[in-house]
Amino acid sequence: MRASDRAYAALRDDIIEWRLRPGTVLAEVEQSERLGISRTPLREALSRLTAEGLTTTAGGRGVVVTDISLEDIDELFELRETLEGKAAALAAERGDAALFLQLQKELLEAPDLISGADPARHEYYELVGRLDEAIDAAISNSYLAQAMRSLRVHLVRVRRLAADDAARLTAAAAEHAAIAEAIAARNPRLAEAATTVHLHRSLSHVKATHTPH
Amino acid sequence: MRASDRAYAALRDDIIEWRLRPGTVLAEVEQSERLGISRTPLREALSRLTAEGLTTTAGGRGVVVTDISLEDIDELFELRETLEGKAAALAAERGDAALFLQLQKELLEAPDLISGADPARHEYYELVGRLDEAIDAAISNSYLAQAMRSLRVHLVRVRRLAADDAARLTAAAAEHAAIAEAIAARNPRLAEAATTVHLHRSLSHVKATHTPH
DNA sequence: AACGCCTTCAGTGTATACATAAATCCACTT
DNA sequence: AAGTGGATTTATGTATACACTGAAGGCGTT
Repeated sequence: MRASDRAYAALRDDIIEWRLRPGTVLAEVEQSERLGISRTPLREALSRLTAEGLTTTAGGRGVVVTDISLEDIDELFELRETLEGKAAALAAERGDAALFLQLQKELLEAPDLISGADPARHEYYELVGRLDEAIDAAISNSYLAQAMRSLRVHLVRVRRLAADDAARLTAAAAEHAAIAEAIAARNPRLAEAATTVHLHRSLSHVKATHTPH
Repeated sequence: MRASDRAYAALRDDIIEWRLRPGTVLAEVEQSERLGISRTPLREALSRLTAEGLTTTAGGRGVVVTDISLEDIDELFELRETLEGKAAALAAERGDAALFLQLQKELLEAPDLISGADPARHEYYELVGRLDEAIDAAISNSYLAQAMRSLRVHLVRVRRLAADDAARLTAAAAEHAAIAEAIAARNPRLAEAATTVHLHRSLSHVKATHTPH
């Protein structure tokens, strides 16, 4: 793997997991020494992070980790509702019904995963990720898929702000199942509505349990 | 200005204006010599272009200019309808009515600009650009604005495929005026509908006058 | 004592030299 | 004659040296 890829992945993880807090200045020499690479691949990594919006160039004085405020979360979910609502509707029109029926079935059994032994709920998040991927594939629109992918980076960062307790995850699983069911039923408007409901519940939960860092 | 910025702007223009055709391989040494800079800033420019989707890295054999097919245009307008429809609705909710009323007035007089002396219709495109900027500012959602900005790069590229004759531009100006009017009237659903109508007409025009390069 | 200018330093911006990997072409073998 | 393997060449990937800009601190002057 290329050094710039490793640097990008490492910095991206550090930012998403809040190990690098907003406002932190990422000096080139400092970070390149920390990651054990030279400045050239590090600069490429920083470029990619800045293009994604995780960092911003502070006018010739290095790049700083972007802040995420409560207003940002509102804006983020406003765009998310637009994109994912449309995506769910398109998936209902174009998707493979059998696949989403299977996903619905698994999501209805998700409470078993949530109450299971794994505290990180790895299997649960993997299942939700499979639903996202299935929708991405079903819409067959690379531009829309790309826009959603770039959004998800910021969303993971926000999710780390909220406490994902078992009760919320169980409810979320049911909401995801409803989305999958609507897509499998080839009902675009229902799929969009189910997505809207899910996102509003998610946003309410994030804002309710938001813990300032 | 930084050398990497100049290289980025030059390459971006070359791609958008179809001077660099899809499939063209942008070798680092070749392009850096052509632009009179070294490979380092050129690489940064290529990174940014690739992040925007104007180029793709061809696995160890340089980056190539991305192709735009007819299906891409459909996908592009599908996303555009989603984003700009939402943006128009939000602008109707949050925008400054007086500003959009003024823009509507100017747009209704746009036929004068189109039939004017300037064959490039510089004043007309500047006016449409002001409408875009006004909507961007009104929505007060940086993530949505960012998504639309990255989309517009590809749209300019598509526009160069179509013949923007006076008749179409006159009709487009009227459609833009209708959008501005709906926003000024603080009617979100009407603003979204007017945007949908305008985009469908634009798409039809592009596909009708599309000239394969 | 406060304000302004100059010097110094730190850090990014750029160029170039070197390493590495992949693709192509030629030769050899089957 | 065709396919495969290796060598060469060409391109990207990385490191480092140098240049330039911007800032901060100290010293001098008012």
